Amino acid sequence: MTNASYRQFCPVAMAAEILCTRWTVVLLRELVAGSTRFNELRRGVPRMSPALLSKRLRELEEAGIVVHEEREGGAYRLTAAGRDLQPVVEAIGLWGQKWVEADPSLENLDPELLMWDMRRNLDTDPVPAMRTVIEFIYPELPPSQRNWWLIVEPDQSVDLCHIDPGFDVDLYVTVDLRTMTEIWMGLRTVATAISDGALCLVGRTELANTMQSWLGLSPFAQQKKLAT
Amino acid sequence: MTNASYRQFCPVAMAAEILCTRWTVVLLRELVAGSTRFNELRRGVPRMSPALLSKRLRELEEAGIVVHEEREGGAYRLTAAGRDLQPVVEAIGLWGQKWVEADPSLENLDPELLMWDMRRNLDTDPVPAMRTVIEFIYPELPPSQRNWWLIVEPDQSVDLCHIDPGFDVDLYVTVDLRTMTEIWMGLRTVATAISDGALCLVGRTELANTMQSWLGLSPFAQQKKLAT
DNA sequence: CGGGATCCGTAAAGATACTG
DNA sequence: CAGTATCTTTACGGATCCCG
Repeated sequence: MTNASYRQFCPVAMAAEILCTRWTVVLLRELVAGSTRFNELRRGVPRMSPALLSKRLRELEEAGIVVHEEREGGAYRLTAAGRDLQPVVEAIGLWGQKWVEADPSLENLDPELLMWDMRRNLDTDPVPAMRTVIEFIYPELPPSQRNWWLIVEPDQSVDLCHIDPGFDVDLYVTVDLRTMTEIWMGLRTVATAISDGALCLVGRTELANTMQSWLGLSPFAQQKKLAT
Repeated sequence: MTNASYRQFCPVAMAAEILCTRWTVVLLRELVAGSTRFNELRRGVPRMSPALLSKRLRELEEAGIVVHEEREGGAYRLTAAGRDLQPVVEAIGLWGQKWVEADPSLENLDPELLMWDMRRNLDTDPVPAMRTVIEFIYPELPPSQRNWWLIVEPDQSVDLCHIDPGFDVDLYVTVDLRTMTEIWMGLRTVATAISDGALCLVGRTELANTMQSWLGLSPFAQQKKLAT
């Protein structure tokens, strides 16, 4: 953004100068969702160049939105002002879910981004209190992106692997990436995908039957699409 | 912004692609506030080039946020999707009021922008039901920007002139532009500005005494500043 | 592997001027 | 009033490389 800025005293313009530069809001979504490390943030915005990510983080620090800790491996943490951006990110996401046509963006699928988001939002409450392994298989993808394992540990922490961790698998989920993304976004349900033959579950019955509940959806999945 | 876009299926990214390009949110503030004509919008974003304004309006039309009416002199009107951006603009403005340091932006004052906003938000309820003329005088400004008249008509409509309309003046407000802008933004009150000697009211007593109430402030003036 | 910096070609924005 | 046209400046994207 030009440093010359909007030169307006209105609070909307003052905030937009900081927030409405390229990639900034998407980056803030990652920070609000809890990512703190440089490479963790990179996973959330894989198409952003590291140079620009570094620059944006410095700008956010200068604006008082994040602090870059010297210790602890250089984590980027939101300040109070940064945490207070959650309603802004939510309002933007809610509007997007409501009004932006999904089809074009569903041509930009990314299994890593999707699995990462699923890992982050997975609800461990309906999952048994023992190690539970769920393997996702996207048959149409190249081998390097085809298989993903979500592992719920007894302590309720969730891990994501894309190489076989070697554990017994409790549930196999075979699905195409677009269908799984649509379910994640709330545009489709597990049940309808199964009855359409787009999703196939093999493994422990109680896990399969409760998938819609433990599968944490996008934070915006509740909002119905209104765009024509 | 680049047509290549963020390439993410997340609603935040989908919305940010449309909303978070340079000037777009500031322009949306004007549209949400009710401006519809090209040159009316220009007054609200005076530092935006007409070429870019035209381009952004086309983009907003393509995104389904405004419609450009062929009749009625080419007004730009918000669609349902556009009106639904009000919470987004409000969230951004609220955050800006709360967390962005005001001082730097108070070096970019603009009397026309301020008077235009005051005209738009003036509360006619406390004003007598007869034509009322209030003259603002900014002594430090060059003659072409020094004098402004707000005229409340008996039908409660409000006009703004910057050439003398010739009516009798009911209240003279002599003030420096920074003080008046601070009052408008809620950073100061009429009473404290008067006692500081920064604001001088001459004219009908009841109008002077009720200035804080009929002077519609910025929609964000209620929110206290928290930035350190 | 985390955390960047550098260089260069392209794409967007700013500043003016001008027109139907 | 409602925009275009043109030229210059700035920002961004992508690749590569560096360092602890």
